[in-house]
Amino acid sequence: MPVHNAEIAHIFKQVADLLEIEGANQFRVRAYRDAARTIDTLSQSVAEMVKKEQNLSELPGIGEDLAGKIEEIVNSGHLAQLAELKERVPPELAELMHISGLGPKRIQTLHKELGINTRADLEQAARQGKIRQLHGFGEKIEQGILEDLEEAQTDEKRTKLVEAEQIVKLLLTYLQDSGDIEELIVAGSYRRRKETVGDLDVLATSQRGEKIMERFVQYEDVDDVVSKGETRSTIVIRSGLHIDLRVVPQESYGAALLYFTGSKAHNITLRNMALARDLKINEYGVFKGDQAIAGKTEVEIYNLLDLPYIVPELREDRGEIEAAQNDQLPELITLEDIRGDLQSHTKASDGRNTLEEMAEAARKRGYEYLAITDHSPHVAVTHGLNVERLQRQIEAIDQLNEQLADIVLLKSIEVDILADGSLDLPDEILQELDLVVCSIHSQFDLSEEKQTERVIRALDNPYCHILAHPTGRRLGERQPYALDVERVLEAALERGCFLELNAQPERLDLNDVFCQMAKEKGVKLAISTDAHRLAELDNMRFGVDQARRGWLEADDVLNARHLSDLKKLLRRA
DNA sequence: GCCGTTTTCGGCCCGACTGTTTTCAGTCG
Repeated sequence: MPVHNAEIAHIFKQVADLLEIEGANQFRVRAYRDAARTIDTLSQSVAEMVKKEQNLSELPGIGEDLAGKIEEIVNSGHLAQLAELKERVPPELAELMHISGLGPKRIQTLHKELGINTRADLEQAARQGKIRQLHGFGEKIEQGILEDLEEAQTDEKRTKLVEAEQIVKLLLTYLQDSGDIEELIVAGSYRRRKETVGDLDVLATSQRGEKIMERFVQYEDVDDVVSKGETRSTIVIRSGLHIDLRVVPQESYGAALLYFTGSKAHNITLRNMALARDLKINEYGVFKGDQAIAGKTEVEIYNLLDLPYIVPELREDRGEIEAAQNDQLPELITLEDIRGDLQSHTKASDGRNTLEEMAEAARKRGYEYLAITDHSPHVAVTHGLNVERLQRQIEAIDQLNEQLADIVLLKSIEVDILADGSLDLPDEILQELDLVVCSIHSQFDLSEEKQTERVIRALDNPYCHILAHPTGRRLGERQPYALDVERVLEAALERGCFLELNAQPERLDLNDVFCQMAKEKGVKLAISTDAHRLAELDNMRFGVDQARRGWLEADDVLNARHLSDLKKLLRRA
């Protein structure tokens, strides 16, 4: 069983946490964190690299030592160093790092002075008023610890992009109404179009920062004001989302936008490039000595570093800076490139609308084609189509297509992959269709080996074209099932099949890293909305955002093709 | 622990805010 990148990264993260609490050199700690991040976001399997005896130390942030440790993990499944660390530092202490106000130094003090190892220990000490007596602590920190513990923030809660958009819309209107704002934009992971956001970073330019801040903290949705200053304030709104507002002067807009858009790793790389040129970048501009030489726009800052502009979606330090240096940035797909939608449902199964309504809605969006992919019978709650009903739908679509102008409905199905990997409908009916989309809706808990075999067996079916929502995840609700996506991609490539990037904002499945992996392996993806009602056809934009984060170009996307080209690709050899 | 357009040793992004102090350490992003 191969060791996954995520497992290796997790081990390094634990090492970093425990080393930090132990008081190790902070740069050594950072090295483990950087390595974890590199591995986490790598679009190829590290275990595979070890197997092929590739040189791991060529990966950024990984030197001889960490390369050796990676090999140890790949070969043995664990890291001796971590076990030793856990002997010295109670591993539960690492969990305390998530409590606001507590970092490695204070946790170390709590451990040494009060023998605190767990959240329970911490709560008891705080209730007894022991923490406020420690040097460097006080009443406020003790109070904050208790409040944090009560909120039971075990896992940081992230907000789906689609939900963040609604919050942003209201807040920006409110702030804009103050009338003293020039530029106003949400930066951070929101601007990078990440599938979920941890917080919101709002950036404004204004001559009257204090007044804006005053209005900000008085927003009606405020639950708590965490901090308030002249240039930066933080609030928590009732949903629990943290929102930062930063106000900078107009001449610093580009520098601040770059800085607050991140990612942190992207920025650090840029700053280091600047240092090598004797320049300093901060959120106020680019400086040569004390002299500001740029900062009004992001473009001029990139250009100063001899780079072309890099779009926010790519700013993850996953190779975009190197690509920019070599003039090899991808020409990312846009919503305008999309010519059709390859998964949608009608009243025939669990959708809300008729064939005619769906066709008209797709035509209005300028599409050439729309695949009607109602469910197969296995998912009983969806009222899935059996052979007979599917046959009738095929006839209905044929008739409708004769009347329709400017849009073609594709005769399709979203057929269930059964537990043994066979499909829920016989080949005789599948071969009548233009497109067969297959997917898993049951038995999520199989072992990785079995789940992977199951999926590959489904792809073996000569009528299968697209594997829909390949990992089954639902953001914030359901983890992806165990699946070796790399093997599935390789199997799809061999068989002339494709994978879906499901554009539903709570799925966005495949994720960005797997999209990039698919591209590198040469597997094309379908970006599909899986619409169950007319308005959901508009979710396409979330899929495109995610695709852009995965470096996809129009050529990598099935439904960026004209119908005639699409049909050629759907002919399996 | 990593890394090299001043370096194979000596650096490692940088500023704002808070709380605890009384000039600053720790945390955060």
